[in-house]
Amino acid sequence: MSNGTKRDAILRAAKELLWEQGFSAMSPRDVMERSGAGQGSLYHHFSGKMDLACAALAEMAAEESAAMDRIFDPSVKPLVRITNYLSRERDALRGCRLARLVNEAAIEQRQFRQAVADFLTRIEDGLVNALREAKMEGALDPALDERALAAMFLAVVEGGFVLARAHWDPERMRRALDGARQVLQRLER
Amino acid sequence: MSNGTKRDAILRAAKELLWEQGFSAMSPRDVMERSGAGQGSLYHHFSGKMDLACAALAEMAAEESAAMDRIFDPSVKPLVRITNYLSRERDALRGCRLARLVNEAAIEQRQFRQAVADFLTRIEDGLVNALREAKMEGALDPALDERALAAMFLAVVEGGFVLARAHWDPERMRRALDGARQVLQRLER
DNA sequence: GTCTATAGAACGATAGAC
DNA sequence: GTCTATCGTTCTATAGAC
Repeated sequence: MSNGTKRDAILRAAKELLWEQGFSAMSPRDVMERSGAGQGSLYHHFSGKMDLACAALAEMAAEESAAMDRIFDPSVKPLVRITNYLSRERDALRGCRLARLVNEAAIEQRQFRQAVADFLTRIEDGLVNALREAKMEGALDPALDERALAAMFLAVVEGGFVLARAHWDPERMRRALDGARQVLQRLER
Repeated sequence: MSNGTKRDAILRAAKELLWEQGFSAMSPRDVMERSGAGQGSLYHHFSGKMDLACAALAEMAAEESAAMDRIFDPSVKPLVRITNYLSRERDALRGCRLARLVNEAAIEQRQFRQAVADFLTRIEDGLVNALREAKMEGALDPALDERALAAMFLAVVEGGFVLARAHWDPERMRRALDGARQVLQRLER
């Protein structure tokens, strides 16, 4: 588990390519060219394409999860956290760095989807906690199901990426998020 | 533009494979094997893989749009249409038949995304109309932005597919839809 | 319109020198 | 730990017979 420079370069390239092209479209050759590493380095550090992708995904999830933890900072008022999550700056056309991979055939393998699922769970937890706190503060009707609402807000964001890419227009995502923000405002009391 | 039986078989196979595997993972060989057609038939009827996929996508969009038109039947009460859309039976793990393709590199080409975008627009229109009618009937606050709300409901469904596949658990989609139904109930008056 | 044969490139992975 | 050379397979597409 040494930290050779080639290994890092390979991982960096793989992370970029997974976001840009997805898993099945990313070839080990692409990774080699972008990283400047040879065939030997790649297969020395990783057992194959799948192993490399899983390592890259784990790093991506760690990076994105850290960003989410900043958004769901408990010192921020709970419903403001949710607004901040919905309003986070995003490059809608690039798609969600992790969830963009859910339609790959590889997602059926647990090791491949692990990082994606963990990342989404982190967000969902942040949303659930915020909704619960809002209830306790009396800002939200206690009869609301915070688990369902959290899943809904997360789905709006992930679905927003889908709409933007389908129309190749970032405005489509913004519109869906507008809807979610309006809903949040109505639920608040 | 004759309707040879081979052409139909090729299209049928392509529609299945696009749903099961996506575009880049679907090879002309796969289509030939599943349809029982030879190389010659495929390239006689279609100029290549992209042309075949676009024809298949157009048929898929037409089929799914017809199903949407039944759900958004104007004789049904407007907000019930939306509930019916949210509650439609879906195989969450298979993903959205059309929108599952948005993360393919090919989506950047207009001809490829056309059918996907048209299908989503049809749904969004159905939602917008239902929300407008609900406003006119006094069932919904006129201050609400029906375009934003429609985009949100559509995004919840498409995002629900993403969550289900990421966790490989259909329950994840159901939960997001539960949230949307709760929200709809609260907005109603 | 449909078939088989084949092309040339890219695929993921391995071998073995250094 | 890194390199180059190479393997066998599959890819998308074309050629040409029938």
